[in-house]
Amino acid sequence: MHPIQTQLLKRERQAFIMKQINLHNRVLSADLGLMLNVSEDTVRRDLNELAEAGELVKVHGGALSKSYHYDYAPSTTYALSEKTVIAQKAATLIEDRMFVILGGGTTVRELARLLPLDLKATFFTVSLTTALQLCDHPTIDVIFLGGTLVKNSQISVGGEVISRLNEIKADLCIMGTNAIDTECITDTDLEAVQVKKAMIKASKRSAVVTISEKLGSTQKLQVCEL
Amino acid sequence: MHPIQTQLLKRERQAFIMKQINLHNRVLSADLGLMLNVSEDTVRRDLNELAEAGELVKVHGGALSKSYHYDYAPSTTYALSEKTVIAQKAATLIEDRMFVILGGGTTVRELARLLPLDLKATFFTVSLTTALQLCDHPTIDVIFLGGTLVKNSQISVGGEVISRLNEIKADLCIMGTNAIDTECITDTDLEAVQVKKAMIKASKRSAVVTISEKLGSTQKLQVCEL
DNA sequence: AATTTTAGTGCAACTTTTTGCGGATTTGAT
DNA sequence: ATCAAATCCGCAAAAAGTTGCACTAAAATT
Repeated sequence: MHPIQTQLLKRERQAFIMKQINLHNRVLSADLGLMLNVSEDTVRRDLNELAEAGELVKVHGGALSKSYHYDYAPSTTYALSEKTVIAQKAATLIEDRMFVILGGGTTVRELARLLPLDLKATFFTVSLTTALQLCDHPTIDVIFLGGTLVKNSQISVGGEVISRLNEIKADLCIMGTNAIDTECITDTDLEAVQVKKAMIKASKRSAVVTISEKLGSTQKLQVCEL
Repeated sequence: MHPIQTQLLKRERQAFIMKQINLHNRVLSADLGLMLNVSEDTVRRDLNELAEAGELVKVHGGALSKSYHYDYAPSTTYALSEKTVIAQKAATLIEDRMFVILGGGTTVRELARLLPLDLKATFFTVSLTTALQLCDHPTIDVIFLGGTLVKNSQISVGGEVISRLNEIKADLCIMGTNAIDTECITDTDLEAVQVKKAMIKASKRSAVVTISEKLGSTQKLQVCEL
């Protein structure tokens, strides 16, 4: 990587940084200092300004492209505030060094968003959107259980997932649901049901998070143990 | 650059400044002072007037051309049009009933977006974002190769992915890259490199999609030779 | 023609911005 | 827990900018 010889104006420098970001999705402060022929402090100040302006994401050691993160419109989620309350409640079930299996759905994604930033745990999931949300967390480990993807729910199903789940022994399993009853949990997709069964079987404890509308009754929030 | 001896009128001076701006996209107040044989104060006053008139953009130390693209706020992906062209080109490689392995990155995501709606093929991928994009397609089958997720790039890596890839025999593999060279493809993340190698090995043919700006740039790790 | 007006310029003192450096502090990986 | 790298925090120096003012010369007015 060749250094730039001429002394650049601040704006030019920042434009150069943005170009590198867009090109490579990530930059290192040290590299930029060399390329631009300025001190790392100056680079860091530039990165901070650009981060403040929302042009990139600053991380330890450099910066990342912002557009590289897939944006899954979180603003229009239905009944978000209620789901937030439920998710916070459910989040208290998770403790450090736990192995946790997460399902799909907006409530679980909200849960993933609200995890304590210092939590150290390992998460398994079959949901693409949940996995993406978990990727934003700094300290947890995320493992995706691959398989055939169901398009509208964006979760992986099939024998492969099931057999992977059979090899796992997790402390906790948290999933959403489309419908719940006093007797049992129901769902529409047979494949998805089988995955859920395997998820429950693979965990010591399981919890279902759902908003009151989905209940036959009218409890404000329910985290019902099975 | 020779200083101009005769004393110029304000209009002429500003015209000269604009000529320099259009020629070099940038000027320094100090340089202009020398070239025009006036004080920097005068130059600054000229620049302020021109900036006020919207002819250029004044910055600390000088001025930049208005057309200079420091307005990095691409709500859309960087160099999207070029990526679209490339993605369309690459899409022609895919035929019905093929088994295709896709990598991550914005160019590949664009490719996934542009797949013909009547295409019937099976796609494997390790990228969460690519997978999500593929889920929008009505007729294709999507299989996610699960594993440990790398948070920054949102792809799965690790032994599990590799061994899954070893069981696959695909017709085609399409991936993006952070840097490419006349000799080889390079990357920054060792785990990601190993996955890429396995992807190539699992396919009869492989293609790398990248925008021209990345040609000639080099990163630290080598993925493969060309 | 003489005088007033006005715009333009340079100078000097003062302010702001930018930058690099030393050291304390935090972070991340082992 | 430990250690090196990365970051943060002042600080001071250099560079750039700002403001007020005096001076000039052309333009406008009397």
